[in-house]
Amino acid sequence: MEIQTDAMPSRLRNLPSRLLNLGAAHASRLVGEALASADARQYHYALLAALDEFGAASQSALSDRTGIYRSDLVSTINELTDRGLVERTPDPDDRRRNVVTLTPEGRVFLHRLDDLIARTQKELLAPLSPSEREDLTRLLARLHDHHVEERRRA
Amino acid sequence: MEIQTDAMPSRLRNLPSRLLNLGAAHASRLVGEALASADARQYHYALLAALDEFGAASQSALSDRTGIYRSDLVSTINELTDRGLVERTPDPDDRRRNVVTLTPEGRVFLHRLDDLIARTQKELLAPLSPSEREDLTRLLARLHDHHVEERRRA
DNA sequence: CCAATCTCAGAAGTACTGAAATGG
DNA sequence: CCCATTTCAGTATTTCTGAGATTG
Repeated sequence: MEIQTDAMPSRLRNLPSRLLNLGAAHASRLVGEALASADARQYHYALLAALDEFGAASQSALSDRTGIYRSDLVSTINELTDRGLVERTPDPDDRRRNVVTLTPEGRVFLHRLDDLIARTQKELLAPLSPSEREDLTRLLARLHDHHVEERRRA
Repeated sequence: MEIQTDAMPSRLRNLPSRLLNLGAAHASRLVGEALASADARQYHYALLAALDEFGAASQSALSDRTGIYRSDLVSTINELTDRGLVERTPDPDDRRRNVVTLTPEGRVFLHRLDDLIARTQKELLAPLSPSEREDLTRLLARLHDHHVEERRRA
């Protein structure tokens, strides 16, 4: 996926959509490698973070909160239960549902991942000055907020 | 892949890596849909643009210029030749190579794609003021340039 | 009878690897 | 004999679809 940058079509060079893709690819690689050093994936982090912040939840709710598809949540949760980081138990109030719970070990593991993630954000933004980092984050958040707002109205 | 934004882990909300991914996903979707309206993919555009700017080239050179893997270029070029947009002929100077050439129809088609792409960039950046658009583009380019520079030294 | 939840099997697109065939 | 180029077959990962089974 790496382009020989000194010989690429100039109409692509400063295309915002392309720059976004390059930045995202770089960021994903940094985050992915950091998490891999703890044998974790980004969806593991998203799931553990959702459980930590909102508490135990059904798989359906976890799908909404993490963006992980319902069908893919099954194996994600399997992997985390195998490592003792979450527990899946039937919901007594609605027996169609499972309740997924963060274990104490899962919470410790999550904090370790938080540290790894924080370090990658620093590394990612290292080339920018503090005010530029704020600018970039703010502009990206603005873009996304507008996009969400548009879709909410639709 | 869409997260219910009002109920997501707050530690993820303003994570630069996540904002980059969201922006890139949105941009890719816009560009992908625009190109799909002309029955084209992003790698078709990249290949046609590379041929337009640098002229006829071997598949190996095109792989370097577009980032498309050598093995995947085969089917990409097949699709474009089937539509009469490029031609693949053996290189008389080095018979291991093919020379891929943009046809007049391919050039016309490319200009149509250029228009579609230009419109998506406007749409993508619509929520920002002109100076903010410049800021964002410049910051993203700075990030990427530093990344390339780092890898060049390694 | 309809809707929601979980699960599984698998499709589709993308990124990538390895090796064979041809030629320099 | 070694290297470069094209091609093919196949792997790996992610995103997403559809349907079955269970329960409300």
